[in-house]
Amino acid sequence: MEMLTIGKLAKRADVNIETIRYYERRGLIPEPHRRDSGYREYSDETIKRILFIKHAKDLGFSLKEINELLSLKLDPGTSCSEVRQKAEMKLEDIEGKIKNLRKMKKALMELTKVCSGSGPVSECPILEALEK
Amino acid sequence: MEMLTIGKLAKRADVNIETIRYYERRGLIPEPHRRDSGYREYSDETIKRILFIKHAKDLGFSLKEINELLSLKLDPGTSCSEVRQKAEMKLEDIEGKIKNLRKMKKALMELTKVCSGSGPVSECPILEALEK
DNA sequence: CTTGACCCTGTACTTAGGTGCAGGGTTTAT
DNA sequence: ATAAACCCTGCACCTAAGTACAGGGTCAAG
Repeated sequence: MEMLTIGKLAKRADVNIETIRYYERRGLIPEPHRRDSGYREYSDETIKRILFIKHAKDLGFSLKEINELLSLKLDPGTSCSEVRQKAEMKLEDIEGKIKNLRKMKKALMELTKVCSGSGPVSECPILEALEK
Repeated sequence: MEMLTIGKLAKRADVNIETIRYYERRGLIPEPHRRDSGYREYSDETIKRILFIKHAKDLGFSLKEINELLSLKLDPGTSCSEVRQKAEMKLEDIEGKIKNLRKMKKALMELTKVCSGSGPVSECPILEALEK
């Protein structure tokens, strides 16, 4: 198995080099083996790890949560239901955000509805509504 | 019209004192009159201004955007349609966020669906899916 | 007239997720 | 052999929207 320098890894996983070092500091990526020169050396495993992080991020997980997910993943004592529970919690989280955004949307739509779009700002019903 | 100290204003508008000074630094609140001692003195107008900011924040506007909204509000040359346009832009912004969250939700639901919830993590389909 | 509550400025810190750079050392290609 | 490209550490910086002091001055009540 050929080893990757951090630059190669960054290209393969499509992330910034600094981001890899940042993930290492955050404990999301294990400390890699080092050459005598101090250069980091990675195996292909690390690409998967970074993809895991990216995908989890896309699903709305924070790096902190991803860390927890990785701990579950690496602990053989973990049951799959624990992972499932995390996913369900995130689902609720996302639903809460959607609900909140829908409330904003509704309020904004009501405001734009009462605004004719003509007339001076001094009589703008949107601005008036925001003040009281 | 009685004048308010910053502490009174903070209570009336239900914000932190530091937040008021922060808004002043950001230009969201005009620099108030000062007593000889240097103490800030506010009129009731400022309560309305802070409420405006809070309400706009609740609708999803950033402080930067609120600043723009306030500029429109204070410029007599502004037409109401410009305000309306800002509201519509924010509406699109919010809709985009909702759409994105719904995508996450869908992906998460699909993942939890394939997970029986039993079995070891080593065979967890959720974790597996995140890796590839 | 003193004590506690209030206010001032200026600065640093917070969360999240990075990015950028200075000042070095190492590898690789020519 | 040398230049370009790469890597190292450690630190500072970024956005957003504040919060938290420290070290001082002021105000109001008893």
